[in-house]
Amino acid sequence: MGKAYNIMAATCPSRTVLHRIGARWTVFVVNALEHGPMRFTELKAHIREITPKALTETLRAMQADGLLSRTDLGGNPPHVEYALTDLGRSLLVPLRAVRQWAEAHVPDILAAREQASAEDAY
Amino acid sequence: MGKAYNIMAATCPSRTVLHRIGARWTVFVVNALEHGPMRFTELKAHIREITPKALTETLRAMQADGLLSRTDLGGNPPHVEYALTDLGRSLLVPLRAVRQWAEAHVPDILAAREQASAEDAY
DNA sequence: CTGTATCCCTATGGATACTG
DNA sequence: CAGTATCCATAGGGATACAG
Repeated sequence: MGKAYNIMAATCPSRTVLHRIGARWTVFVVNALEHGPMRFTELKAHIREITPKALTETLRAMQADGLLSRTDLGGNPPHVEYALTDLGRSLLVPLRAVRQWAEAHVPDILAAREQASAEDAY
Repeated sequence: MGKAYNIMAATCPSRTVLHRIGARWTVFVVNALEHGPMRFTELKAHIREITPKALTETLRAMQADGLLSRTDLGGNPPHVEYALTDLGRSLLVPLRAVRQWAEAHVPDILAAREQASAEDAY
């Protein structure tokens, strides 16, 4: 028995999974929920610059993929909590690494970009 | 001295880095180059379903970010090789983990999606 | 072989306002 | 508080054909 799924196969469903992981805001939501559940407004404040529309769409998609749970605690005003499922927490491991890589290598990337645009000038 | 860069800060340049990492085809190119340099056509064959246009744009962007090198070996027909730089190889670590997560959890995600769409039916 | 050049299209996301 | 509802703009990417 070899590998069941392979990213490099054109029609492999792992591609749709990868596409969801790579979606603009998924990595933000996953990292934001690292330390426990959050409410809609908390997430919005934590992930700055995200619009309610984008946040809603990201949350719905992640919920459909079983990455997070939505708990409506009722009351008025409403109280809804979002939390990572076990599956979502397992995704936290690689995505935290991605986040850390991005934060760690900002200077390298910026330097490379600057040099690339400088070379364009000639 | 605290963390220099933080994904969650609205204007942090790490966001542009993350955006590049999350770009549609970056993860494919990085993983494809894991075991050494490849030529344009090799990459295109390896990453199935990618158009030459998308591949070119991805390669140029990664090159500008210092993630890969492009070596023109001349000749006719032309011979160009793409390889990960040291920086690109460091990105390989987290992105290989992402790839493996995606391939490993296809059944979980597909099951969750099926259940979600089944619930919608009511 | 290694790309460019077009054309087109739709999905993503921003801005804004509003509702239960 | 937790979203919906619109409208809109743009960039990314697909299809196809062609060039050095």
